[in-house]
Amino acid sequence: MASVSSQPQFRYTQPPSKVLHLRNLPWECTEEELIELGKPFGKVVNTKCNVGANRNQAFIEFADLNQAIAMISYYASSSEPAQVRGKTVYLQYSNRQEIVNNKTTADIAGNVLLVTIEGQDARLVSIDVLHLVFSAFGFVHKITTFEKTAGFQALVQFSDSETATSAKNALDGRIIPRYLLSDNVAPCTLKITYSAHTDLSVKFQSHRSRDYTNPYLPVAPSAIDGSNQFSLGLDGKKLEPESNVLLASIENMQYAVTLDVLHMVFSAFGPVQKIAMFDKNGALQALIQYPDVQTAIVSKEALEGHCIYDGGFCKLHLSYSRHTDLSIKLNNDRSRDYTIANPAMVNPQPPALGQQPIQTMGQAGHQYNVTQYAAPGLGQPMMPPQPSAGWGASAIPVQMTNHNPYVPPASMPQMSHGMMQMPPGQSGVPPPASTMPYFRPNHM
DNA sequence: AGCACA
Repeated sequence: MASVSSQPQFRYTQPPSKVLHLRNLPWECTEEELIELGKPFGKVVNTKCNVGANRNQAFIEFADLNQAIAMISYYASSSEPAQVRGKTVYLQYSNRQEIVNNKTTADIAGNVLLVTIEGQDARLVSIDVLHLVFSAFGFVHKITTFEKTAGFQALVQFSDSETATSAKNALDGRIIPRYLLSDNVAPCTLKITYSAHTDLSVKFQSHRSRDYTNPYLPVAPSAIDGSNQFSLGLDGKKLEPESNVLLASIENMQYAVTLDVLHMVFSAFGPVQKIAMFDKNGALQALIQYPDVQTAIVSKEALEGHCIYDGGFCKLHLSYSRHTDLSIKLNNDRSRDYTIANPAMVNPQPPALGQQPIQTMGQAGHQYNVTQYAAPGLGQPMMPPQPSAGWGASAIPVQMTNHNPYVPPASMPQMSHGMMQMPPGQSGVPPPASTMPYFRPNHM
């Protein structure tokens, strides 16, 4: 008895249904607005908004077929089209007889986001990159990643639904900033809905799940023993055991890279305990020690392949050292132990706590909302004109380029934020960092 | 401006 379903999908006269299909809706049309629209004609028993690839379609389901007919008939002969927020809405009978599954996910705000990473190389996006991206909006408690038919997905847990909502609003439909990914990785778009989860269960720290509230959670055996997907998941990464100590090699060192510059750059991801610099085959290398492996992982993921100065200068290459605790004999301009009190130490402030720089990114996220998110109507998300304009600003110190490499080391740490917001200056000697504005203007 | 999700 299936004659109705053989109707062509697009035609002017769908067979009547108590479900109406609406299109050309304004962005982020709410359920309330749909109810308002349908109320004059009958009882709206269900709605579904944000439907379709552009999320500008919706369904309204009436209690009675005659009510749906009344609405269609009215607007068929009305000189005034149906409108939501002044925008003309086109409606017709749906080819479905009822709205299924409204109000499960997608509409109910929660503290956990379901993130689908779209793009050819979505699977190359590491959990650490996701962590950085979402940390711009608040403390990320946990992340799990998994493969579904929908593709590569992640659940990202925040403290509360407000934080999750701010992240969702700012990031949904946007691409992961290119500077967070390797150069050869194709753009990855984030599609975000609310998850019904409230608290994710993370048993181990691994390549596919992290619990940032518990850094002492055991690391999954699969993430340690070499044959793991940790490396496989990140194509092109070497198999090397993770360590709390990073080995940094600096390529194309046109500017001086001082101990303090390194300290500032690496402190963005957590407290730096020790740094030792040395020459190897004429190139500068440094060992940077964090208190834990997780911090080193995040730092490495974020900094690998990036340049301390704009223009490709002082490119960082990071690997995990076999060291776990550096032996610093004395504090000088090449090596330092930041864990011991030393009046001669340059750094006037103790290193920031692990989450601190990331949490300051809330303001960057907000800024992002205002400026970058202003034109959601464009199907294609826009890249931030400069990485430092986006949420990652504070977390990606290497993007904060062109500070004067010869600035006295003692003045470096306390102005780190200013530096990180500086516009690029590819030519000539950049002005002293201390004159730089706190926020760089967003342009483009 | 043309039909979702599990």
